[in-house]
Amino acid sequence: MLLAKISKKFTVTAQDVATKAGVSRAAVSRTFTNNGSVSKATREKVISAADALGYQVNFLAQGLNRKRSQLIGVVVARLSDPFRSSLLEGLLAEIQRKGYQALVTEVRNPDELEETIRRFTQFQVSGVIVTSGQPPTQLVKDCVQHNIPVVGINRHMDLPDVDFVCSDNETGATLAAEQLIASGCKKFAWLNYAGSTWAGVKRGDSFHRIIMEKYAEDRFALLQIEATQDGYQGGRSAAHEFCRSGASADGVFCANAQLACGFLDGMREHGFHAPNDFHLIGFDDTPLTAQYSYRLTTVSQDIEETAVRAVSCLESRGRDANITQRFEVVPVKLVLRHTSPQIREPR
Amino acid sequence: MLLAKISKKFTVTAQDVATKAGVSRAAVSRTFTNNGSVSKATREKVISAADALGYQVNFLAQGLNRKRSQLIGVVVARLSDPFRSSLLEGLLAEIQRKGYQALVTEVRNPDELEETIRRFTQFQVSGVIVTSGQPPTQLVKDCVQHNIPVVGINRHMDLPDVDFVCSDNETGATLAAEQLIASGCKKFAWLNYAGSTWAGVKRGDSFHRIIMEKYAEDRFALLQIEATQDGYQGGRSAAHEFCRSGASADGVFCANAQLACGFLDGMREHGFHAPNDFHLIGFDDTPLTAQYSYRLTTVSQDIEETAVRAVSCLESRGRDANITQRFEVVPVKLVLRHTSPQIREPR
DNA sequence: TTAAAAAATGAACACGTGTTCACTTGTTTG
DNA sequence: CAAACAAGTGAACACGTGTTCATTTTTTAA
Repeated sequence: MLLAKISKKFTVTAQDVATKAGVSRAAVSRTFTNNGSVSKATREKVISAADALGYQVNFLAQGLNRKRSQLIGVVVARLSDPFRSSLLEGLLAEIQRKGYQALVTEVRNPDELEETIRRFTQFQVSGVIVTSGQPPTQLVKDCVQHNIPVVGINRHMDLPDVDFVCSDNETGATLAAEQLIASGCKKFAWLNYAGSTWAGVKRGDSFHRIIMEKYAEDRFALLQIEATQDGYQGGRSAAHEFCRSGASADGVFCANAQLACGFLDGMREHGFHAPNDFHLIGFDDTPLTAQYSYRLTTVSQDIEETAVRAVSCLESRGRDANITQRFEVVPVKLVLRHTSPQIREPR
Repeated sequence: MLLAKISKKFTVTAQDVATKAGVSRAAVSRTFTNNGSVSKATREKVISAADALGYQVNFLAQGLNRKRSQLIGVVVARLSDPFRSSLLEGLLAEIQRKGYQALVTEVRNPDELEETIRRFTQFQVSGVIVTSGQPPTQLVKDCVQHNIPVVGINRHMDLPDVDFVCSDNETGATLAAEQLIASGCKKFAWLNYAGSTWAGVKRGDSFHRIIMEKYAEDRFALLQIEATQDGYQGGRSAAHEFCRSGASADGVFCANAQLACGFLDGMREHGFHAPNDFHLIGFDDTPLTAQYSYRLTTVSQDIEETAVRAVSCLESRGRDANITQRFEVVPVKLVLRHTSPQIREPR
């Protein structure tokens, strides 16, 4: 009878630990949250009792009480894009390192995002990281109202109280432009997906500005190529279209690495190779870009640093919801590879 | 004063809805869980009141009460590998489709896995999906003891009560072998990472068996190449080593797509190209393999089906923990591309 | 040694939900 | 029409934790 009762108990609760240690349940709670004050003696009794019983605190109950779980909601999209998955990898690492757990949701079309964030609030998450999707203004407002910090990555959302971390698109584009100019390119092209992200547009604007500063006299120095689709296939089709149109360029800058690799392959199909026939620079330093078949010169984003700052934003706003909006710009660097190689010393 | 009290309430609870609708709180609970019996009239009153107040159930409280949250823990590793991230993408889609939420953890070294699964149990997850990492026997036992279903993907764990979903490695390897044989290859090679996964070993064994059945007389028909590292770079280095050794092969099968792409590039660096100089088949149909620079013939795993079955395993075992162990084998198919093209009609 | 201050402790409440168990109301059957 | 029955309802308990608030014990100061 007694045995049955014991074996029926799956979960060992704080009360069990308290009874075994001969103290009150409050003492157990205090020991593990190191919040209140506990004498060294009782702390040790509690810990050894907890070890013996294999006690582990119930996060659901804890979250219910604190009105805040140690979950962080992460919104991602299109994980098949290597940069996205690398970013997620970095975020996961940082989230775990800080003792949180990641609640990951992939959102395919924007209207799913509403439901998604709603579910995040239902789990009382400590924060939300949005890496994609159009800013769902109303829902983000809900989060703010619920005191749930929100941070956007590589994506500006025009809301106060929402922090924002992005790579230094301006400098990245500038580095690319200067590299192409210094390599002796004369006719430039900017390739982007028509329905591009905010970050992509920023990169294009900066590239445009730099080129125009140097080549103000030549109205045809810069060509805009619009891909009808994002990703590798979008870049490849754009190259086909480009060749078919009879246009030419010797210095090409792409909004992201997938587009760039696709463009490179598309040009190859027409017999044009980098760096002999043109120079090419991408954005996002994914594993793919380093592979022998591409060896793409590219602007490298510092994913690790981005993740660190994003989580840091959530934490600081979690402590004080009224701090001023943060706008973090993460440095980038240019990685020189085969498609736009190191410039030789002037003779 | 009253105003202050109202604005202080962030969360709207079931009690608020009940008061507004003029019913008891139990009625509210019953309406949303459609568990007990509620009259049509009160149900409507409750729903309209809930809508007006913007009520949403607190998952933490719900989980605490039910002793089970609608979370599913997912263990992943090395998301930078395109196949891994594609798999995660598929899992996320299915998990969300079924109304769960994914608690994702990336584990880098095996001993982290213990801590990870412990945290899963602390969140009272409805199930755990393990896509990587060595089987943490003790912890999985803990899950079983806590009535938490566990399923492994492409990874056998030698435990009763743990279900298991994997692609049909045998058929995949057979298809590859038959394709190479039918293409007229005579000297075969099998490339795998030395510390390969269980699935990789299975593929190699089957490939070996098929080749040996056909070429029993020739002891040198099959060559084993061991990569000292997994992934693209592993494959590339293996190709360099292979060329340097002076060995030769005209039909190569690789344990995964990353190895295959690396091997392909490595061979290119030495002037050998597929399909002219040798035929090459990989495993895992990642986006990368379809790209123009590789166009790799490969055994394609059905990620969607894998995800569906994995979640299905969790659900059925969640209903009845004592069902017999499931061992699901998901069909694969051979996708013919450039590195081992379609065989021409015999003349 | 005594008074005052500090630290430790346990009882009790709160968090928001699901569900049992009596109880009331409405419906069918003999 | 009465009796048997089904369906709907609300009070109360349980889930496992954090934290306040008196109360007791220990330490420090005089």
